[in-house]
Amino acid sequence: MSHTLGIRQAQKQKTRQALMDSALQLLEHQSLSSLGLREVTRAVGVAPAAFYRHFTDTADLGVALVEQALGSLHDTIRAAIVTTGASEERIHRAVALIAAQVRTHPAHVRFIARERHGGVAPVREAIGVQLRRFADEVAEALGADPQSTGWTSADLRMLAGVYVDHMVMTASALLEGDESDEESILTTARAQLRLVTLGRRHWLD
Amino acid sequence: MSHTLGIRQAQKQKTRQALMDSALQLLEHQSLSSLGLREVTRAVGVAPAAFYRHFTDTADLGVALVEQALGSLHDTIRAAIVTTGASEERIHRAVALIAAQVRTHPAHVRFIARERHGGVAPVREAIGVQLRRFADEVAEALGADPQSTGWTSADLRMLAGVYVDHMVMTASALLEGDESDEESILTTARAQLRLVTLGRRHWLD
DNA sequence: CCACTCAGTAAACAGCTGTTTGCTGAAGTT
DNA sequence: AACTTCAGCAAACAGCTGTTTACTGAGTGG
Repeated sequence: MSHTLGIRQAQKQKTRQALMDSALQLLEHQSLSSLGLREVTRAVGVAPAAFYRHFTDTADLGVALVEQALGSLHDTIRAAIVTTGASEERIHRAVALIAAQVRTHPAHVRFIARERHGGVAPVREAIGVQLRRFADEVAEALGADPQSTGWTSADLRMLAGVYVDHMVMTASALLEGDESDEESILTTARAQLRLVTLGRRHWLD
Repeated sequence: MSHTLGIRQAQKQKTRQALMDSALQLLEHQSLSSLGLREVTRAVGVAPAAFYRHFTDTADLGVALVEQALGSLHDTIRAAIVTTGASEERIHRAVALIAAQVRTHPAHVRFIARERHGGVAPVREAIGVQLRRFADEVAEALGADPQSTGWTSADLRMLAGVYVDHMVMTASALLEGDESDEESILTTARAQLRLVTLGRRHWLD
């Protein structure tokens, strides 16, 4: 199925990835709307004109970064959804997954949190589309749970939105605080999930 | 107490406010980290060097904008807190207040949502401080409610965090969608608040 | 009235920006 | 072996950036 691509295309993809990696690094201390094309090529070590062989814009680069960053998040979310057991266990596991994602891909997480409401419209929209897709997946998984009998699909979607937003907020809070804050942030996140779980349990009263 | 300030200081404050207003307008389509000092002075119609009479940096301008934007929000929040009545009424009033704030000060709201996780550290921190202050106020008000007897102050703070985050997210969602989405966004926001209210009611079980 | 303060000015500085151009040479094709 | 493709290059373009300088002239207070 996967045809080994030629030396040429392989090199091109390597450069493309290098551009994206350098951009992600530069975005740790600024936002996409101020990221210069020359700045990126300089960091990679290629000529400015080479940029145009891969992207039309820094906004275009940003959209590509969204796919990459949310691709890795997607696996995490799928894992969090499949999880089974008592709600307290599930909460612990979900929060641990978030913490792990922040630890292993901090730049990706920062990028998403920052550009979600950022100044570059196409990137903002790309993130919005993907997060909505995540929420839909979560809603579907929630619907499969026996605890959700009697729920309307709109209410399931509403609940899923709470979970997704909470995930992003918690991840962002972990990035903002230093390591000494981690424990209390995670404790708060778990308490908030517990609160939502309680609300969920009594939704149909 | 309030000495009428001279013509001179009045003019200075007027220019300063003009700089802030123009900046806020320019920030509708970009983020602070890409906002140029010349860009702002050009929009106001003053010389670039005049900028330094008021701010050292665009970051400095940003911090000033935080105070202004969250000042107006502060009144809204105070109003939302004081509200009384059945929880369903309170939810409707709180959501209506958010919608009103977004309608009357869209640029301020957008600025806060955008720069909350933005690329300019001092501004990010200023927003963080103010939102934490809001959350503390909310927590205090919640503590005064008879429904909160038996709650630890940490749990009250946790709940207040949910409310504040939810407010910002809802406001941002209203900005992102067009007017035709408003009704469904508000409906979802109310449902989410209902969910939290239920969780709150059963917290001590 | 006169000395002083100081918000805003105009001009110049080096250094940066995105984009276009024609080129080079390795990789791919026949 | 001859021919085509095309990723990356060096150079040049106009236009922008933040910052400093010495200045002007209206507002202020004794």
